[in-house]
Amino acid sequence: MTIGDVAKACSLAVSTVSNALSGKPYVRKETRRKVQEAADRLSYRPSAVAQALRTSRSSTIGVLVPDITNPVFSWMVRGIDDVLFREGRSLFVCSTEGREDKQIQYMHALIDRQVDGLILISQHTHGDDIEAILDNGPPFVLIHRRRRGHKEDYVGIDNDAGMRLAMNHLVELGHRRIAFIRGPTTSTSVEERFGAYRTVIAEARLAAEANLVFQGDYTIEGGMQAGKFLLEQVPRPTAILAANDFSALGVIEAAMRLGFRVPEDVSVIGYDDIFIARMPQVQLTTVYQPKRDIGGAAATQLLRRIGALRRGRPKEVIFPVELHVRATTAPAYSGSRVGPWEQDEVLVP
Amino acid sequence: MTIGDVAKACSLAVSTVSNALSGKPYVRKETRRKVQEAADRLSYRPSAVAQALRTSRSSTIGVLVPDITNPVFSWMVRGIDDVLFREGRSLFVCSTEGREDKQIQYMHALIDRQVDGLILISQHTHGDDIEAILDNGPPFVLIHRRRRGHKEDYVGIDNDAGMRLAMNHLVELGHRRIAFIRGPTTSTSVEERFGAYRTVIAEARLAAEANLVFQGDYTIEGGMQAGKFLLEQVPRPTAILAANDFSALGVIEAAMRLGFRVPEDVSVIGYDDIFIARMPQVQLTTVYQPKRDIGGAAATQLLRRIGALRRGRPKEVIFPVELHVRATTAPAYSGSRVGPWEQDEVLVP
DNA sequence: CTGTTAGCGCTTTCAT
DNA sequence: ATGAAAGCGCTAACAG
Repeated sequence: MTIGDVAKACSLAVSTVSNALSGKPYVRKETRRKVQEAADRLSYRPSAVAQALRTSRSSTIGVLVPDITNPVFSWMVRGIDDVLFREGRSLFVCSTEGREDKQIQYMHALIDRQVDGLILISQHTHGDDIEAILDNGPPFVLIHRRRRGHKEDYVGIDNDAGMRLAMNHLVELGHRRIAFIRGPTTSTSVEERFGAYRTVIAEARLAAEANLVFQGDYTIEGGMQAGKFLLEQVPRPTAILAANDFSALGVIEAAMRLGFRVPEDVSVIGYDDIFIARMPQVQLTTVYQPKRDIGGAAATQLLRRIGALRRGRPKEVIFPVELHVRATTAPAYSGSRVGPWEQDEVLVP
Repeated sequence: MTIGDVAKACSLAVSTVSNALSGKPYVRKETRRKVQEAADRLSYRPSAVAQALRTSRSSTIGVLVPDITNPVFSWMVRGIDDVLFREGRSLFVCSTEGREDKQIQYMHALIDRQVDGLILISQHTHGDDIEAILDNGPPFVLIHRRRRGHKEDYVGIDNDAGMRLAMNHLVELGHRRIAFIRGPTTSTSVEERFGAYRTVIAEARLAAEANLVFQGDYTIEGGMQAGKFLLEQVPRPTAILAANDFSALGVIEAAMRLGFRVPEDVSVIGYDDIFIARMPQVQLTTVYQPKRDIGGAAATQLLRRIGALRRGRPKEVIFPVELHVRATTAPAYSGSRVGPWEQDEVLVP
């Protein structure tokens, strides 16, 4: 079924059929009807591949995520899909596992397929290969990881405020030895969060020791290792702040295995507020970020960039965060408080 | 950067460049080297779109999932990606939310883009539109939902055995009033699970009442509604079996809100064994299925189908299941047993 | 072994 | 308002 078949079926030129189908204004009403009818009857569908070759636009978007099985990212993808589906666009979703080689290979594959744009969620933004691709490829929007020294479209959250909220909460509960589990790589987001941690440590004159910082990998398993390491320190931290919820969940698991109670023996705070955090059995105190909205905002901005303002000035969207206080934080050495879970106590900056 | 530029750069015909780059055996070694060198220097990459138009193969695969934020499906996608990435193929992942219209729209979009094959995870397989697409489209592999009356490539699990394992476990614990939360639509998997439930009910002469079956939608929220409904029945079921883990998690949340203890007041069993189920705070007894392997098997079979044996006879892969007994099941009216979580007790058929 | 040529299915001038 | 023709970038006959 090609456009030629339709043309034949209604004895018109292919160009006329093309014009009719793509809604050109100067096609006679009667002709358009005839074409439409024939196309429907033959259940003709234009080849998106041929269209892409001809127009060098594919109505396709590429999305790179570090790990599709992590709810943070799958909810962002959902937000992207929300807005792109309405526009009749399709998504290539690629899970890079944080590996730079895989990211590069996928970026090439996507661009070879003429994607109209790219959304990079927490991906590598530096290195010759990646920068070359970015600079010569289609429009893109970055989520949660900027490229240093570049002003480009970016969607993220107020990492600093989120960390301060979390830290202040702990300080108010009397914690002085607060450990931190950072992310796996040096990225702008990780730096912002880590920076805020250190700032508050300094400001509030809290314990500042190298052994109070551990590098995780954003997985539950990594969080367990981190938790084991941190909880075996002497003296032991009374609170552990994790750079994401998976790490925090791992810490809690490690704590339980080691016989510590959360929050009586150690307070734990996560970051992201994935749905697991609000389960009644879990009730993880964590910093909330609007994952679905973040995805939606990135998609909207990308659409804008693909369309009219290809060369507008870059736009940064920074979403505010909230601290959702649940049941994994309590006064230092309290042995008491268990938070309510009927309703979160929400702290905003 | 087109193949023409490369040809010019090394004063050869485009066809020779094409042959050299695609590894045709009859290209002179020296020529191949020269071409390769020029291509590298110009950092030439062939247009996948042009290749697809010409060869009508795109080295892309379309994957349809009901909900990308559900770990069951994202882990299957991961398994698919494991095997497809190695082959240099890209994945279109589409989240259909169980909506038939969205599924149809995505299937069309995918086929318009010349995907070489489709993997349908728990998708609609009936209805004129969908059957027409299936019958005229590219090769496909079905996961967890067959098309009735057709022998086609299928990857699934032994639903019947899983349900029997779960039911027998409950019967052995002395439960006689066992409720069931079924899936949202009538699909072969749902029917298999529901069928096994009813069979055991009959075989063991357990309570068989319409109000002991509730239709969920595979979400936590749906599970909560189901749990609320079921736990308000008089007499109350002593155990609730859910068709998936999300539903079971919702039941537990509902139970807690209503003041029931799990498993003392009511036992709960899930299905899938998502990673949440094994968290120490959750310890959900559930039927395990190898999600990643299932995805991998589907991808492997699709590759086979795309390659040599386009017309081989259909292959069905049925993975065995295991019951992972954790802490949400206990003897009826026991008020006692709390399962161990250091090590699952694994029951196999 | 290398080059010439004919499309793949579509859109887009440019004539008519 | 419609049609003829060129060409997007590539591969596969086929000729040499």
